[in-house]
Amino acid sequence: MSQVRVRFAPSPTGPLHIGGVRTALYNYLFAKKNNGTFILRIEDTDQTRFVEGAEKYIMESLKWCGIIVDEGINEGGNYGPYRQSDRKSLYRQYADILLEKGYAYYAFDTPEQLDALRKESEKEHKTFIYNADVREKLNNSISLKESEWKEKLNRGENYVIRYKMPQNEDINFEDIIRGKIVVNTSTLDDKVLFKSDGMPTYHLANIVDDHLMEISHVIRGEEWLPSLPLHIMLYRSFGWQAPLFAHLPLLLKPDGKGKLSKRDGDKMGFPVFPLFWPYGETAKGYREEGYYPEAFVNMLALLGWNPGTEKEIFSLKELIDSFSIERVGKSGSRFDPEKAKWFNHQYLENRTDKQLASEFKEHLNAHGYQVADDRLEALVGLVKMRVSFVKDLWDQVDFFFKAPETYDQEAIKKRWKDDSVKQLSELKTILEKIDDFSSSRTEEAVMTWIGEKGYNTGAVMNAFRLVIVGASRGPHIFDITSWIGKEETLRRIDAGLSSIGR
RNA sequence: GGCCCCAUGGUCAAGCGGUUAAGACAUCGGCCUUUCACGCCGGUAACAGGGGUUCGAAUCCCCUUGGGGUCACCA
Repeated sequence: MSQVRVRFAPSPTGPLHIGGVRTALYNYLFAKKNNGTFILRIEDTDQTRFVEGAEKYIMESLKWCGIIVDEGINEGGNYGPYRQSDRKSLYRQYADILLEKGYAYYAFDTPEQLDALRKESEKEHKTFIYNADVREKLNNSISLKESEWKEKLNRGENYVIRYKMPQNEDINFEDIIRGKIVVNTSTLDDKVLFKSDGMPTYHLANIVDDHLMEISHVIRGEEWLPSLPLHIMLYRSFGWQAPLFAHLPLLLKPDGKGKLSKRDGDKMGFPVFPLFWPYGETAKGYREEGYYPEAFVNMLALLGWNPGTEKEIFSLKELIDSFSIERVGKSGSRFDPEKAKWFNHQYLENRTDKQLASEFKEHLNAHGYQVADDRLEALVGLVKMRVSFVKDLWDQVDFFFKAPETYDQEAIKKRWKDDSVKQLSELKTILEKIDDFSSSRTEEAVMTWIGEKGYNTGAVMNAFRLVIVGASRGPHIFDITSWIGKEETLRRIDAGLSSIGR
């Protein structure tokens, strides 16, 4: 295979949706796997849809994911510029080539006229297509006399350049993921290639740019499949060798039908975007929700691609090593927010206590507490298997920092027995005698005492937990008492005794 | 509606002519235990339907059904 060059070509019309991120990811994985180049090209040929901040958002999103752009607006490269609006001057000449070769023509129909025709067809339950059947009846350089259309041109009348789709011709082409596809040109229309505002449409621009940038593989979403025949025809008309195509299956919404949209995220409470979108109608992002980029990328990679093994946890490096486009599935994948959480949990649990402690530190400070690093490390180690996100850690450790102010009524009802007061009072005297307050030593002493007295272990321990924690929750009780220390433990027993009493 | 794509449990999915049809998430039991979680063990649960091809089809072909995408001077 010659040099692999792939591009991710989003249009900056808003925040990048996770489906787009996945497309970028697959392009990136494919490029790196094949020692190729990953290019970021901004497709902003529609000036009316320009959205401030979108371009930057795209770049930040990729960066957050760990996807490194080889060639692009910021990175430079030998095939620039990498923003289509900066390439504006370059497209017209290619439209002219098609005009000269007779593969394209001028059309003067106004959008209003075309709209009217479409509506008319709709009434008759037919689809209006601008093709060989009707173009003779419309206003263009094919139907009009040469003097007429040249006159229009000279007068400066608005026009577009359309591709002259041949009649009744089978186009055979191949998609890496889907195999052979045949489409008859009669079902296709004369797409606009060049708009009256002097900008090319996507169709022209992407072919010209992919050719000029020597793109070897076009990996994009399935929604582009219907326009692939046109693109193939364009390559042929130019006499250029077309790149190889791979159309990725769509990401579907978790419930119901259709492709994933922003609405689903709002409705079901999960993000549809990698980062928080701060403009206009804001949107949640995975980063701000507390997802690790590694977990996010891992989850996304496995949505539509599978290595064929049982391995599920992949670093970006491992993804690159095992990725292959042939193993991308054909059918759409329904996105599952639960599994996304699970992935994050896996990554969180695999963090070292040291890493986790430093990540949690700011959250702890925000709650108004500070603690030595080694103590915090010990603490997160005790509870990390119980959460999926760093921000959820606080709810697991709050009672380590503050003694209970109230006691869970349910727990009292269930765990506070008639002899709890007596037993906890005794327990207190036992604990007072212990010098080494380590978890194991304390446990040993307490268990010995319970054994000697013949108490019910569960009864004692649950009541003990109730006064220490304030509820029936938390890790191993002696890990807690060891961490908060002897003094605090005794204080909490007293407080519980007098508060719950009886 | 035209055109195109797709079809294995609730979800992600393995399978690429011969399997007791994996595994993961979720769910439900059980074990562990001093609560909860983790962990471990186990259960429920799938080849959309119908025709072919074949000694033999989840796997190949056709039809039906279902789902999705796309039909702009948007990408």
